[in-house]
Amino acid sequence: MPELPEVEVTRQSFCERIHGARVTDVRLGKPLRWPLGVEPQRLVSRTVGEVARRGKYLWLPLAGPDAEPGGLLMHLGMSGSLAFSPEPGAAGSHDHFDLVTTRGTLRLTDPRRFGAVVWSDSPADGMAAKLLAGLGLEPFDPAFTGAHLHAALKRRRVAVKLALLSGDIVVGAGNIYACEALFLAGIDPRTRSDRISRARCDRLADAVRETLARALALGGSTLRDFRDAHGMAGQFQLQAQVYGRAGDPCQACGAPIRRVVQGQRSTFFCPTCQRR
DNA sequence: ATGGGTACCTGTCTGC
DNA sequence: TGCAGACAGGTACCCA
Repeated sequence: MPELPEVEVTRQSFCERIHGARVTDVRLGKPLRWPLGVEPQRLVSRTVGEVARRGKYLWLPLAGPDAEPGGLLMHLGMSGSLAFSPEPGAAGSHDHFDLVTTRGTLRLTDPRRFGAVVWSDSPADGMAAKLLAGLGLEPFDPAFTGAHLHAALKRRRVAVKLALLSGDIVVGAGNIYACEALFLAGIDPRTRSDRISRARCDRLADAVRETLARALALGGSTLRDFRDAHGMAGQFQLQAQVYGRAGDPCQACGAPIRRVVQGQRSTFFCPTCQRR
């Protein structure tokens, strides 16, 4: 489900409300992608710090009573969402993690259980470090430029869409936003990454930033069930130009949008507006 | 190192 | 209505 905009919208929707809360209980449901990596009871009495995001991961700092470091690295996988509420009600069959605090309960709901909640002493340690290692630049990092993108794409021979999705060049664009950014840049998603000119990389870097920024401003995309931690749906999907629109006329030129499969995932593009 | 494929798990939708 | 099959917003891991 969630790409960078949805994860960031989620972060913003509960970060301030949970900041400074003290953990009073932890409840686990079915297993997620990895074990929590700590006795749940060891989280009790810890204090929640400022929630941070790296790529599609969230880092929830949990300082011990004597300022012992530590925190939870969370990922929403394909179908996860976080809700923060004073009275969450009984856990349903898809609720797999509750962090109960003095301000309310942070609950992870994840039907497919590709998501994760993992303890580490710091983002630079243990499992968190392993998962965060090798992530590419943040799209809003000033270092993410056309020049950087060009240099990175030159080193690969995969289709440019797969290079964007891989997350080791730039993070945050998943299947929806990779398709949309390539449309905005006018680049055929099947183009070999090492054959894209510097000028087109400039446009693509801009397009990735613009696509993600616009989605963020609209509260993300809600295709079936995405909600932020207040329960609000996103609106970006209403503005998608190509994603999920196979057969529809391109809004720019009228040609039918095509769907192809790359890396076992659907890619949508306009065969006229997007060139190799 | 790179690229390609598989695996994880459940729900929803489509077509017969 | 039932059932099989395709498909879904992600990514770690294995193998060539």
